[in-house]
Amino acid sequence: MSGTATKKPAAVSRGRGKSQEKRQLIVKAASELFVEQGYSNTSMDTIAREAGVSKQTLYSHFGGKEQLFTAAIDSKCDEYQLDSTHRQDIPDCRHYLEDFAIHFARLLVSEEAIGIYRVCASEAGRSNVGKLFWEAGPAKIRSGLIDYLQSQVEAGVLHIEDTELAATQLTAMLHSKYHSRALYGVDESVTQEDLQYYARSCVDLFLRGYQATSPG
Amino acid sequence: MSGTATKKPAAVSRGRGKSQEKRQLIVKAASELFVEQGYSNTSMDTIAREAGVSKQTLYSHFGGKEQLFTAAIDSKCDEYQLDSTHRQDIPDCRHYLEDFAIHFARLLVSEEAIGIYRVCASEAGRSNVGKLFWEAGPAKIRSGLIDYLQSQVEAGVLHIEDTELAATQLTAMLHSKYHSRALYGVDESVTQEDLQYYARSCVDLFLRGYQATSPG
DNA sequence: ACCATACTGGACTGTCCAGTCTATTTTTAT
DNA sequence: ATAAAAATAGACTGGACAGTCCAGTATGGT
Repeated sequence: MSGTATKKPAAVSRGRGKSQEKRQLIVKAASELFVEQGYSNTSMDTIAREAGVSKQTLYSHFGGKEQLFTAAIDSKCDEYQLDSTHRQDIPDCRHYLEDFAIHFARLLVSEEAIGIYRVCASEAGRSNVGKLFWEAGPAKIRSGLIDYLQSQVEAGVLHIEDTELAATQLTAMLHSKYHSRALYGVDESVTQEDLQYYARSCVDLFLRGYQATSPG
Repeated sequence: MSGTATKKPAAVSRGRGKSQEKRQLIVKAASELFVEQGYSNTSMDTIAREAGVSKQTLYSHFGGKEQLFTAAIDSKCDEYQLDSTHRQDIPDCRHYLEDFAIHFARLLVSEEAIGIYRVCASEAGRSNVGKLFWEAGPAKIRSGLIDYLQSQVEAGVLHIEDTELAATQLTAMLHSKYHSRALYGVDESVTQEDLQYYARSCVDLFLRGYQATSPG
């Protein structure tokens, strides 16, 4: 029942195979703890206890704390991914962008995203998690947006010389104000209405700058 | 010779007064180390050694690690402050904003700012440094910009309903892309030209959205 | 049945570090 | 000068933690 994923019978494979179930328990506990408390403040003992697993198992599955950390962030990035899908079936450009903007902004202010962001920021200087996170999360969303903008340019709806730059501008606007404020611990209360209003304003500014002048 | 600053002869005052010189040495060493290596990775011993001062002196001047940390970030905020001055003598709105944008963007990508940002981000959940930093740095710059925008609205140059929101949009655009990339450790190489080009593009988008339609 | 491997629990090592204690030195008022 | 007060240097304490070791147990392949 439990053994969902299979093992890799590489060479001789005797004895038990490492339990993927345990592995997942570890990664789950680790990612939660790392994201909540940061790298330094999370001990291997705590992770083991929380995962309901012995410490040795941690070291057997992952080499050490750093590798476990990488695996944990990696898994968080996978989750992140799932949320980044947004519909292709909105014909109107403004509506599409507003939908994108609201979802993106909402994602950014979530406790979880802020936690991931924080831990990545604090470790970015000492490991490659920052890059890892960037490429697994923000970069994908960004490139999706670039593709969309490009299609709208070709359809004559938008007039943008540099779609990469434009995508940067839009996503950057959505990052702040909520993101940095939540990051700094200022102004905790962000209502859904605030967020929507701000997101729409950004799309509005964006379109005032980049919408092709209608042939009227 | 050395005793530059004076003491505070509060009540009876005999014996030595606490050396302000030492205090500054400590704060300087501490803030550099904290910003470079983060809170957890910086030990009191290291700070003492780097400051050329005994550990006990640290504890005499500041109560403990947390208080020293607060003082250190505080001092960094003071430095930050100095750079945020920008000229009042630029009459043209576009030029003023471009000047502001370029300086602000340049500040954000500096090693130092990134370091401060990182350490604040990682500690924001556990102390009030985040708020401290926000209020001493970004908030001041932001409110200066709001004032300027307001004055331009009143002069009929700009047409903005919500200047706070507009200020957020502009500063947010300038935050990224370089800021988050540098934060994540991606794309280290940012030339001055890139930066200027991006900053100008943001001002351009901003003005396309908010410049009052010229009465021509 | 047999063996290889995984897991458990806990003890243990070495290191690092925040904070304290103490003996000493420096400063200042008398 | 002299003594009180304050500051200093560095050894010391107690605790936390990454990583290891080990003896015993569980589980799967052959």
